[in-house]
Amino acid sequence: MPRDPRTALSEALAEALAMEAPEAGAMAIALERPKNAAHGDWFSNVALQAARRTGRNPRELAQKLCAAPVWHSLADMVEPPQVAGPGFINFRLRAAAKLAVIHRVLEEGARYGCARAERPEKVMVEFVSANPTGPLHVGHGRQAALGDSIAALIESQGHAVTREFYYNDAGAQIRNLALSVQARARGIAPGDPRWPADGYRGEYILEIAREYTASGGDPDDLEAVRKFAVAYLRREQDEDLRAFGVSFDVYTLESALYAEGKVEEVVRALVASGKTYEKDGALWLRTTDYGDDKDRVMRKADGTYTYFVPDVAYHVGKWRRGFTRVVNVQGTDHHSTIVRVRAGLQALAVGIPPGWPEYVLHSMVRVVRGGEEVKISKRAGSYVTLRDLIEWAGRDAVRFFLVSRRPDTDFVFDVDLALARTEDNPVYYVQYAHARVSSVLAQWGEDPARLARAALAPLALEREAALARQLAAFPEVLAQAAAECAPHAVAFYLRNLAGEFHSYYNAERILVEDRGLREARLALAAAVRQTLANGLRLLGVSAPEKM
RNA sequence: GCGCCCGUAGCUCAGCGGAUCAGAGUAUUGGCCUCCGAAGCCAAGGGUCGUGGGUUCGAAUCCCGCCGGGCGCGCCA
Repeated sequence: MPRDPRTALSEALAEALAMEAPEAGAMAIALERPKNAAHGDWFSNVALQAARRTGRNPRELAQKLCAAPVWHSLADMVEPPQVAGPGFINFRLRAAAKLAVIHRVLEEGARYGCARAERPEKVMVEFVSANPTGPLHVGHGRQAALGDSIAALIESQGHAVTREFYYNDAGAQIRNLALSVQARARGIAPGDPRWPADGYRGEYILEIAREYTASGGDPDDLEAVRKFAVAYLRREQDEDLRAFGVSFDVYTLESALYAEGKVEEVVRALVASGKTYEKDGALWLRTTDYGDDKDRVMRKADGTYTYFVPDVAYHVGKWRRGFTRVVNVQGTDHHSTIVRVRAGLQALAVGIPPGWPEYVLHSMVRVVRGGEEVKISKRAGSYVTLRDLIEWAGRDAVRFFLVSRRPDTDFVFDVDLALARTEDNPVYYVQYAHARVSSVLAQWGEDPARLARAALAPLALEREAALARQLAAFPEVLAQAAAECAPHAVAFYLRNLAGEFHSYYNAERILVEDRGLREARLALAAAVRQTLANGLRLLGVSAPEKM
């Protein structure tokens, strides 16, 4: 396998710098890909940075760096570096070095883009974590799409990832659910004076009640009603998630934390830490010592704990299970819990780093239908469910769409657009490129495996070099997206790659007469297809051969 | 009022460890199928990057103020 150009250039630059400007000391060598292909394949601003440190003229220093002897040994990979603008150094790879990525993609196949971590970590991504009090809504869908893709991205970098779902099966909300189902089972409807205060009004409550009585359940047995309702809704949620292509490795129940004494254990440890105090009959934690704007109650006057206590217990458990990196995907409406949970973990002083766990907060999804916003209200029972969305627009479109924007930006999901104009969704654009290549390969009819050894020299077009450049960027895109928990970067990359391919496909014929050129172009197309498929897989989107 | 997040083309959004960062899609307008899939391609118009300062040789990007929007501010979860 040929040497990775980025590493080679970076090392050579460091060597040149040590020789020409030793007074600059050790510094990070930034190598970036210019957006404008006229500026070559890579550029670096080290000369500008080193000049700033040393007070030298940036352009002159850049020229000295370019004249260093180290470039001779890289002459078969890269053309002599050029100085541009105020002191940028531009690199242009030799054609063969640029095209070599095609062989790499075809050899690595489904693994292309993935990395082997130098220090593999045990990582947990916790997401969805919806309490079983109703069907999953659009916001849960965003979280499911984000969490699953983030997990896949981190896996792609060689880490062991656990997808985890945490839910409360015993709190006040669950009691409310049980009371609501019980009321329905007794024939009491919302509006009736006997209807429980704050009861869940959705139609699904009636359905659960019907099934409960149909199965011979006793409406007076509230505990049995609770169990039935929780099991019913959990089953429904799992069904929706399966239809969405999302599955979990571990489910953790809040009730288990109490049952196993983990909550009590954490409370005792926090009291022992000296970070708590009693006031007004309640037990408080000094979260202000960790940046909170006021201290928080741990144990209420009635003796029960506030929600963040089991949350801290849960996270201590995550740490003890050996997860050195934990990513929690949650809605922005939960952002105040971050400081509280971290404060609790720090107070315990068990060696957990201050920034652990990480949080990816996504803003709420606003659903617009008929030009009007559909209010999401669980109690009123009027909201768009994830199931609705999948039925309307299809799993691929919904997953791609929900993951194609930065998590923290507001999201307007126009139901009419998803319903009537699904072809506007960029997922089809990407899938279409995949299907096109598949179709060409099918017409060619020979064994695609031999393309991995095809001679690439016939690829002399600027467009072909540009495509190779895009392919070569894929591993970097994945590495960065994994580090930043930013699946949207993958969606944008795929859009661009598909666009570049469509453009090429329209301008040039792949199945040309000349055998050498034909096979070189097929190899390029096959490498594009492989990369598209790899990217789509990370987003949980299918890569169809026909559409 | 306080805290966190967000203001980039008509619309939906990338870019935000400063430079080679004024971009994509969509919409509008005009072209391209006797030829590997037109769910595609090519071209045009469209933005003082909310606003005012500051740092810098250089700011959409970093800092401060202001304006506008979202979320949170329970002994709820």
